[in-house]
Order: sequence, then structure tokens, then C-alpha cells
Amino acid sequence: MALDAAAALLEEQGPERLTTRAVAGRIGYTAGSLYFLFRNRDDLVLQTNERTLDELRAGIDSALADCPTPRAALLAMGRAYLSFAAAHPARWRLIFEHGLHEPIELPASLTNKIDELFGLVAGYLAALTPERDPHAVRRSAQSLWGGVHGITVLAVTGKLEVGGSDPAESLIQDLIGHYLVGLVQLT
Amino acid sequence: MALDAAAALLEEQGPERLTTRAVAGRIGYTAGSLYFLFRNRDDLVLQTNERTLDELRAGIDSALADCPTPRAALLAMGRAYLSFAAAHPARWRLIFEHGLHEPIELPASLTNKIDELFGLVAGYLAALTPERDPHAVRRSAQSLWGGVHGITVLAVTGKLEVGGSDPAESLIQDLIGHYLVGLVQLT
DNA sequence: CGTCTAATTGAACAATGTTTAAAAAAAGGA
DNA sequence: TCCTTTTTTTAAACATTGTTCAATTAGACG
Repeated sequence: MALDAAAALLEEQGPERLTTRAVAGRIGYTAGSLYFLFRNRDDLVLQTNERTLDELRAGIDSALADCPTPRAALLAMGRAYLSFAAAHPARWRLIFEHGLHEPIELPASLTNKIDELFGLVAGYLAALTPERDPHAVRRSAQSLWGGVHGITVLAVTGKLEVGGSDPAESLIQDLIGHYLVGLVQLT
Repeated sequence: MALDAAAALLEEQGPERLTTRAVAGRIGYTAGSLYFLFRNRDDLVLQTNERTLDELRAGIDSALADCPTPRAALLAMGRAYLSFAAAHPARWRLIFEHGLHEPIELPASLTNKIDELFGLVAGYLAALTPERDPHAVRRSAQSLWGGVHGITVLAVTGKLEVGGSDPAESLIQDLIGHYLVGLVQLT
């Protein structure tokens, strides 16, 4: 499959080597043939990103197995999120950094997968503060997971190690931990 | 100046139009001439990013003027961070998404500017919890500001609006607010 | 074997980053 | 002013990219 080749290329050589000719060559075809499978390179990237999101989701789900409390689940989820990003930096970054150029409209299948991740977080937050307004819970999910995402971004792009810092994992635990304390404190 | 042209190109046409020929043409020169000013295109981007960081820092500093409390300062800083990113999305994204390709070593002048931002945050956090270990304060600064950064990233890349969410600004206020409550609660 | 259809190619195009020999301009000295 | 030397700038070239498309091959079916 072309998407397997794309993923392999990404991990082995990075995104700038993710060229139509390289992907095609790896599966024994020629560049033009790819345009029967994908509308263009962006489409290839988008479909690759969907696969990556599926894998990320699977990793999170397995980390979530038998977590005793919502708090433990959120911490495990943060660990799994960072862990996947660190293990597959090129593929992970491609999800968020693609379409740097322009208002590329993301396909619904992709935004849905992102939405489901926020939904997961919201579920555990709702379990922590049962009588809160669902809208407020959703906002908390976006705040908190946006935050986890940010630490992960900075870690993966090497912008955290500037000040001889703690490992990113402990930063994520710190953020989640303090946020949750503040959350239950205020409700 | 070539860097002015690069910034204008970025804002007007986006990063994929930031081509050597376009930058040179805009200042009445030819592509090859740029290679007397910059080692290559990456160098041009890096120097552009330094300028962008300077502007971001200036915006933050002015937002910080006469904030009565450390808490107000941190909230104002978050607002200014998001506001700058939203006003100059192409230039802001270029700071963090450049070098997608490889282990490009960032120049110290650039990482220093990022470091100073974290230092600012750490200063206000230290004022909030005066007797804490400076190392722990620094970790908090990285957690918290990594988090603010993440919400900003998702907002600017259009990955937050999937679930009909609150504006990013209120998410940032929510994150900072809850984190600070949790922080003072635990110390 | 022959014919229609689908799949695949390979050559072509325009645009990009980058290099470099040549031309143009500037500077300096008689 | 004219000649020489040095510095700027150019224009052309190269390799690589995404993309298109007419021509070719391969496959299926009668």
C-alpha cells in the first residue's frame, strides 16, 4: 500500500523526502501512478495523517485500559500522547504542521478523530466533576488537552530543552495535576 | 531590507510563496543576490523568525505594563501571546514549524529569546509562590506556558473549532486560572 | 486471436533552491 | 580623464519537486 510506503519514508528520512517519486518508487511504481490513488500530494498527506491519528488513538486506548480513576486515566493519556509523538515525530508533526500554507479545508473524517480525542478527555473530566455543565466540561477538555498538546509540540520540536528543563513527561504530569486540583477546587 | 520583504510576503501570501525569487524581486534584486545576505533559505527563515520573536516580545511587554498582580500579568501575557499569533499566523507558525525536516540546529540567539519568554513567566510565578524552589518554579513556567502555546497552536491551525468551542482566549484564561489555583493550593 | 477497457508509463512543464562564470558597477590612483 | 582592481549583481544553468497527459502496455472477454 502506498500509505505504508509514505509512513516508512516519513520515519526513515523525514517529511522533505516524502516526495511523490519516492513513495511511488518504493512500491514499484512511477510518480504519475500516484495520481490515480490521490488527488495530489496534499491528499496523500491527509490520508497518511488519518492513519497516524488511528495509531495514536490505539496507543491511547491501550494506555487507558484499567485505569482506576479518572485522574489516573488523564495522566496515562498524557503519557501516551507524548510517548507516541516522541516515537514518531515526523508523522506526528505532519498532522499539525501540514497545511502551513493555506486554508486547506480539513476533511471531516480527520477533524472527527481529533474531536473524539477531546471527547475522551471530556468524559474523564465529567466523571471528576459530575454536576458541571457539559459545555463547561468541554471547555475544560479543550483547555487541558490543548495544554498537553503544547508541551508535546515544544518537546518534539526541541524548544523545551533551552533552559535545562525537566523531561516533558513530568511537565505534562505537572500541568494535568495542577489543573485538576484547580478544577475541583473551584467547583 | 530583505527581511521586511520576507515578512510582507509571509503575511500577504503565506509561507509557500516565501521563495527566494519573490523576496529578491520585491526589493528589486535577483535570486542569486540573496546568497550574499543569507547562507541559504533556511537562514533567511531563521532571521525572519528572530524578528518575529522580537515583535512578539514587544507586544507582550506592552501588555504587561501596569498589571497590578502577578496573576493579572500572566493572564495579560496569555492574551498578548494569542493575540499576536492570531494577528500574524504565517509568521508565528513559521517560528515553530520551520525545520520540520531535520535536526536543524537553532542558533543561540533564537533559543535565547524563547528562553527569555519562559523566564518572564517564571518571574511572575515566583512572585506568586515566593518560597518555592527556583527549579520547581521554572518547571511550572514550562508547563504553564507550554500549555498556553498549545491552545494557541490549535487555535491558529483551526483544530479547535471542531466542536463548536469557546474562543481560544477564554480557553487560555481557563487554563491559566485553574493552573494557578492548583499551584497555590499545593504550596 | 482480436477488441475493448483499464492501468501504467514516460516524457514534458513550470517552479523551486542553489551555484557560478560572466558582466556591470564602483572605487582608487596616475 | 583613463586604466586597473575590487566589489556587486546578474543571468544562465542544474537538480529536484509537483503535476499533467498522450502514448503504451497489460488484462479481460468474446
